Amino acid sequence: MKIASWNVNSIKARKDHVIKYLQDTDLDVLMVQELKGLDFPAEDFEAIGYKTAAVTQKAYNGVAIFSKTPITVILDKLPGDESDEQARYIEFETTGPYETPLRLINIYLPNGNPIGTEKFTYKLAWMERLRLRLKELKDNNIPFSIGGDFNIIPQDKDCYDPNAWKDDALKQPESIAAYRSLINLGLTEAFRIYNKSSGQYSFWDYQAGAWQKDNGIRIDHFLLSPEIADRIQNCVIDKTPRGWDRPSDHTPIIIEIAA
DNA sequence: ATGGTTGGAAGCCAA
Repeated sequence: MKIASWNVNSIKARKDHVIKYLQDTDLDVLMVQELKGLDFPAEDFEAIGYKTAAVTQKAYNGVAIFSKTPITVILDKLPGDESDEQARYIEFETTGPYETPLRLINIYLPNGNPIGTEKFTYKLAWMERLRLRLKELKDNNIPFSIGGDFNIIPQDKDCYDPNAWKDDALKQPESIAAYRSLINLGLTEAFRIYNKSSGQYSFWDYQAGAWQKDNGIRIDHFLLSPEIADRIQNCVIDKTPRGWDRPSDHTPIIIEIAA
């Protein structure tokens, strides 16, 4: 079962890319972030054989899921703050090719820049709410995989120049500590099972020729509960779509899970 | 090189 995560930076601007990628890659599930608008063209994806669900807001954020098999939405917002209106979380189940429904979570974790503002405070508070939700799943013995744009650079080797990111919310010690606290629930970062080296990225800025110079960062991740970690078969970052014409600034990360 | 580019919105903000 192939499951991918991809920050598409506007579903309106990237609809054709998403359709092409679903077909080229034969994905069972795709989770996307940054829809950037209220409109979601569900019928265009249904026409190529995918069920969809989307959580949208005007202009910003937004997450959506695509699956070959029916989707049951469990939660369309992160618990813990009723006043939070930002569309950044969808938790769902789908069976894929197997018999048992699989619990999946798709997140667009707050960017948090600039540091020293309420945006950074919101990021850390959102991460603590996320930790409590994942702990709840763990305490209820519900296996899960969570993927998305985490907006976290976990280690120095996950960026081309650590010094260039030292004042950025994506690499602050508090941000990385909050990410570690998620992993310390007993989760496994899928990509690092198979890839130990530096220089593998999932995002390249549009500016200053970052893609051409391979000045990237690795901020899109999958974390697996122990039951799913036992079933993982592979995890890769697929750089191909970043090289397409008018691309997203992110590229997909894919996991494969056995029956 | 404290810039640069993209997208959605509206005549700037977020990334």
